[in-house]
Amino acid sequence: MDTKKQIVRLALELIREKGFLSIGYDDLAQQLGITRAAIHYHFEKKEDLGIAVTQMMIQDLIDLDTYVSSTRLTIEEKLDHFLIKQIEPFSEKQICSISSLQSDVESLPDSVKEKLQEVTKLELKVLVNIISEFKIDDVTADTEYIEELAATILSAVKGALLYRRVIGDSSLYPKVIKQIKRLLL
Amino acid sequence: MDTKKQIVRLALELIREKGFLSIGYDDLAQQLGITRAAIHYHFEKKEDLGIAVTQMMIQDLIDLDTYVSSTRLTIEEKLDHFLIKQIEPFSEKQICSISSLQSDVESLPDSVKEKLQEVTKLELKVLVNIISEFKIDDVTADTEYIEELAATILSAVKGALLYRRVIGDSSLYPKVIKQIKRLLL
DNA sequence: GTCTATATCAAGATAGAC
DNA sequence: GTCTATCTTGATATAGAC
Repeated sequence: MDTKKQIVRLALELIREKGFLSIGYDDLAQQLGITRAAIHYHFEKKEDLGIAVTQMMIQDLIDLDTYVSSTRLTIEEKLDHFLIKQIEPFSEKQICSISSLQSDVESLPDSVKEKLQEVTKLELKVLVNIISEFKIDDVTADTEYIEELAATILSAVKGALLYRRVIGDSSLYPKVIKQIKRLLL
Repeated sequence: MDTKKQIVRLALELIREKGFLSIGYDDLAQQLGITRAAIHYHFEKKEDLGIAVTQMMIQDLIDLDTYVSSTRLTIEEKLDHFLIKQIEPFSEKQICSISSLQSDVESLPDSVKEKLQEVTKLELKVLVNIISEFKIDDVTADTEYIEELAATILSAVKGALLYRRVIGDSSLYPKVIKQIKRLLL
């Protein structure tokens, strides 16, 4: 199997739990059953790993966008795919990988910071694409308004994952989703 | 002046920008014009500093709760005090200190983690107190619903600060506030 | 209560063998 | 492509003088 890709996938997983700054080459090495030096062979500097991770995030978002655009899902199903299906596989200890990186942004190498901005804008765009269908023949559905709505929904979702983890209440996330959906009526 | 308190205040400030794990005794020492060893005199371990910081957060929340409870503000003014007045003084590089700690929670010493849970629950309670007045004579205003609403609002607000910082758009926060207030109608 | 100096430790990074 | 061994750095932490 492709070790390089495995490393990036694992890093992404650990970022959800501990954050990019807190994961060490040792964590990756141990879980993959190789040594630190092997990780360094694939990613000389941690910055290189950061770039690879954010690049994978971008690809994942492109795939997601393609999926919700191409499939015959109802608008509600698309939204649920974005807000629920994606999040469900996370453990209670995990938050969104994007917000995890966002929290560390001030200590990230510039190259990674720039990629993170790209990721952030792309994710917003994907959600905008989904929401756009909601009010397609409603006068209030101007672009500006939709973008505002998307930003609010994303903010709430990401924040909810942070809260869920700290207070350990798994019922919190669905409750926030329920509330946030009221904004789409 | 009370050096010990100065250290905690500065730490709180730096946590908003860089996060607890990323601030070093050196950052604190330099900005206060003393040496690392002096910081260690007041807080032998970083864990001790973490406890002091979270304790200050608790006190700040108690003060906030007292303020909004005792003053003759309208309900809208109380909410704005919570959602806007408090946040306004932050620079664009800063997020909420509570969510900053929440992001690092899995790498925090247990003692700090516990205090952070306390802080988190207390903040929710303060907002619940404010919102409770909103629908005081509305049938839908049961406790459960209010708590759900408070969690959603807090999540959105905290998430919005993360987004604002990364994409550097200062207009994002007020937009999210505007949207979130629709939930209170 | 603050200083200088130093010990300790964890993590990123590199060199060279296999 | 992965290993062992080592170097380097940055940060926490401690000892002892002032």
